[in-house]
Amino acid sequence: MDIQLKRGILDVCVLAAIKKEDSYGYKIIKDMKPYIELSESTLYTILKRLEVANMLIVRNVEHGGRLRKYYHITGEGLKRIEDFKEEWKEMMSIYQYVTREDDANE
Amino acid sequence: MDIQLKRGILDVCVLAAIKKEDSYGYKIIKDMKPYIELSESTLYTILKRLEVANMLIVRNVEHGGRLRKYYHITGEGLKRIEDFKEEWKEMMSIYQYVTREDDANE
DNA sequence: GTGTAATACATCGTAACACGAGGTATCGTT
DNA sequence: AACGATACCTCGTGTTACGATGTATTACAC
Repeated sequence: MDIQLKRGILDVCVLAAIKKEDSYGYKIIKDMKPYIELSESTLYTILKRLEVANMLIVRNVEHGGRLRKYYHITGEGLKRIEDFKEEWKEMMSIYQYVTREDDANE
Repeated sequence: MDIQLKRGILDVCVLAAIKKEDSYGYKIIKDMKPYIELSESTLYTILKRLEVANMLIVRNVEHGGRLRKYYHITGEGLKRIEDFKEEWKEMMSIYQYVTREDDANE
């Protein structure tokens, strides 16, 4: 899938992945894989970005000797998803423009 | 509208704008305006990119003392639009993932 | 006749961002 | 002991949208 097309949706995707219940990096990638693939470097960049934007908060958890950082969505994060739904309506109208057929005979 | 979200669709939008009939820069911006806004610098960058990718060809036309560059879509350009439709299906499934409600009571 | 807006093109620098390459460390299985 | 899976992170690079800026002509108002 085209990288550019993914750009606008990746952030929201990650938020959606932690919406139901808190999750951590490695698991987020696995959960999202059937829908959209992203590399670890990309994910951690996004998580950092979302944290700075107060859309999620981080909690460190010791798990089997390894560190796990659990991410929890905030109200702003939930709002971001809602805003995205509105933006998507615009995207749909643009899609209509792109795929419109000007004449009946086509 | 979020810049990132526009990224994947701008190229295809420009192709769609010249699909029906050849057009030139200034007119493309005006035609697209109701659907999606983009600056001149962005458009000319995109047109150059699409030309290099053989998705359109350019024709210089003298018009009222001013130069006009008419852009004509190629077979590859049309194919790009068709490919986009397929990519859009993927985008729709991602959208479903983002907006899914996990429980009935919400 | 002089300013101003519209038309029409173009370039340059910047900031955002996705990703590959690479790094560190632990645990379980072979 | 070796290796894959788990789990985190950083750095450099290429793509890209945009604002700022520049050039030049036409048309119209004052």
